[in-house]
Amino acid sequence: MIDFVRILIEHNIAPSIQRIKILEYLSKYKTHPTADMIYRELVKQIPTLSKTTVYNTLKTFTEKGLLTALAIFDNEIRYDFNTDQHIHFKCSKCGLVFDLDGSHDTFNEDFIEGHKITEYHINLKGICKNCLKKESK
Amino acid sequence: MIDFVRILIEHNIAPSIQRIKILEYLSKYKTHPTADMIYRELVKQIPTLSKTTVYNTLKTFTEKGLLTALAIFDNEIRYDFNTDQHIHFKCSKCGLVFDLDGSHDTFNEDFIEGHKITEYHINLKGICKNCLKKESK
DNA sequence: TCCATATTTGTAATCATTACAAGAATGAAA
DNA sequence: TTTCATTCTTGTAATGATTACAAATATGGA
Repeated sequence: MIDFVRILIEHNIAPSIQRIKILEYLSKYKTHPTADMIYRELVKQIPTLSKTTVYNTLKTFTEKGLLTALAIFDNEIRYDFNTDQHIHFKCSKCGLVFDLDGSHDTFNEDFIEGHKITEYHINLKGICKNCLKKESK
Repeated sequence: MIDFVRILIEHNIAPSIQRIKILEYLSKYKTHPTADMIYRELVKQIPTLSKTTVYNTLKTFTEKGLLTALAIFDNEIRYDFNTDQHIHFKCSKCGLVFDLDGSHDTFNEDFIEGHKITEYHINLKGICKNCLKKESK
């Protein structure tokens, strides 16, 4: 049982039911959800939940380093609970985002060509295993 | 002098003034512009230009493989005239997108973990050379 | 020239996100 | 415990990018 309250406090975020539930959702379902996906799920548990709260919370979490905002494709922001560096793959058929293994030491540099690097993302696009299987039938 | 008409025809796209100008703009100013940036520039030359035309054209170009749509950050789509593989770096201060050298052979595979890969993007974020210089003053 | 087709245009709709202000909850001080 | 300031949450309205759609225009071939 993960202590979400503790995690919030350690990141200087005051715990609230909304924040705890959003954090719980993100750590449980690593589907790189959008704000809207999170809202649609959690409003079932918290009927008074506002979409603005979801957006505010995700912004706060990201600022405090609890989440990373991914800009993958298709003009939508998805959120990832911070863990190890990994690669994201989005299927252009079903829209699911997969994590792929693989470190990318190549870009483990603080400065490249004089620019200071704070984040690096590797995003692949293609057709996922499952959709390929369906196609071949 | 690049023959834009020829490029369009080779990609099965019927040439029109709008399409030629948009292609010319993209090949000339490699600033990874958004649709809106392209519109604001070209409407000076083609006063009747519609923003919808810009969107339609960019979509057509992308479908025909003439452009790549980049999903970098901040929920905006930017377009890149297809050239060699390169890395994109976006400055979080000034918002400019820079191309960085560097090939990434690691991901030159057609399949990874069973998924078919069609595109791969490496996006870095940070503070650019110029903004660093301004800060230190 | 005429016609079918493709392209462009402008407006309205959509979707994600943000701004804002009011209401509710919280926690510390008296 | 009450009070008060502060922080969170909520709902509505605004914004900004993009898309849908239908009418107007341009194009190339018969």
